[in-house]
Amino acid sequence: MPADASVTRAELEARKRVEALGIDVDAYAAVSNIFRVANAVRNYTERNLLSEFNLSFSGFTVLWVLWVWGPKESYALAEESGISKSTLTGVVKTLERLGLAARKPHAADGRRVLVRATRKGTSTMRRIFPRFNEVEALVTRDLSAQEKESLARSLRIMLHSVEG
Amino acid sequence: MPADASVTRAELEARKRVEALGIDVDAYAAVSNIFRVANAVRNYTERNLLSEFNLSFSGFTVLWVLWVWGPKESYALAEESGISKSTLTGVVKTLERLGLAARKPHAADGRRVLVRATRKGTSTMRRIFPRFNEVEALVTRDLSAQEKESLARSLRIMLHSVEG
DNA sequence: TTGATATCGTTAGGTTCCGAACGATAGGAT
DNA sequence: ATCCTATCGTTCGGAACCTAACGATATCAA
Repeated sequence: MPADASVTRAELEARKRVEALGIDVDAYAAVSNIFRVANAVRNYTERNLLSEFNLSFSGFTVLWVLWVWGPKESYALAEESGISKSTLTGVVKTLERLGLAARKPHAADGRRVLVRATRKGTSTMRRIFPRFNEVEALVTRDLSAQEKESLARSLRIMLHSVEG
Repeated sequence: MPADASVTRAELEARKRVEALGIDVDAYAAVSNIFRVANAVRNYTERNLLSEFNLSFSGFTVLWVLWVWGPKESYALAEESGISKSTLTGVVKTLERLGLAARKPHAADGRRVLVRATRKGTSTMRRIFPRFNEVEALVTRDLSAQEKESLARSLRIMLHSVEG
């Protein structure tokens, strides 16, 4: 029995509404479903996993970046985490309060700040990430390996189009 | 010349970090790229289109839902827009201030409230949506029709898995 | 050395966002 | 008629989020 991939009622309503406007329906379907899935997975993860660690999705993302890349300057950390540098200031404050990250001044440049994950931050990520990946596996469980790869490939192409 | 779909350096770093943890790399790649694209498109749209109308992405989404579905009760409107009902209260207040939406009490149930798009809200959506769709077309310009359909199909399957 | 310009992170101000708690209303049960 | 319980939308407190402006530091020219 194939997995249910039927077009939702919301999508059908939307198509009726815009079909006379010369709309690129394929583009609409692709993009709107990206937002739907991102929203759903984000909310699911915050409620069922991250709340246990008092982490927001952004806090998790920032800590993840630090874990993967090691200490990073604020601007680059914000960029990689997909938030503004002013938002990063607040998120890092929260991570510091939780004892998961720390700031240290740049050796040669008084303007810059290096942010790093603490030992507690690192050990926390080691605990969280496998469970986060379980969620990723859960939400993609009805896709074949080939479908997952194709999906990731299409998304990388889109990323290139929107960021380039 | 094919579009650039190479795995980003960030992805490679991440894989190195987690490869010894028994991680489902395909699931990780698919999900993480969904977040990346959603974030990028959201930011791009807010800066280059919605700011012109003093609309946040959520404000746009709520107005879009009202345009597509017609008047809706708060709870259903929040659900369909992917935000909590307390957030919806604030967003609808903003839309009311902009003259784009209006509240009216439910005829038979004193607890409920119906939210509807005003004439100005409707005409605003007719102006915004084609331009929003241009962005959707832009970010998917390097995908074939078949790839767009396949992408949307995979995302619908994921939605079914996470929401079901 | 001084001054102009650029680039850091933070702060200020305001909106969005959530969960939890709250008042108000509804819809039974007894 | 009066509880009890469920279900609305709103409010509350705090975090996240943005842009713009700001102070501090760096860089380079004159």
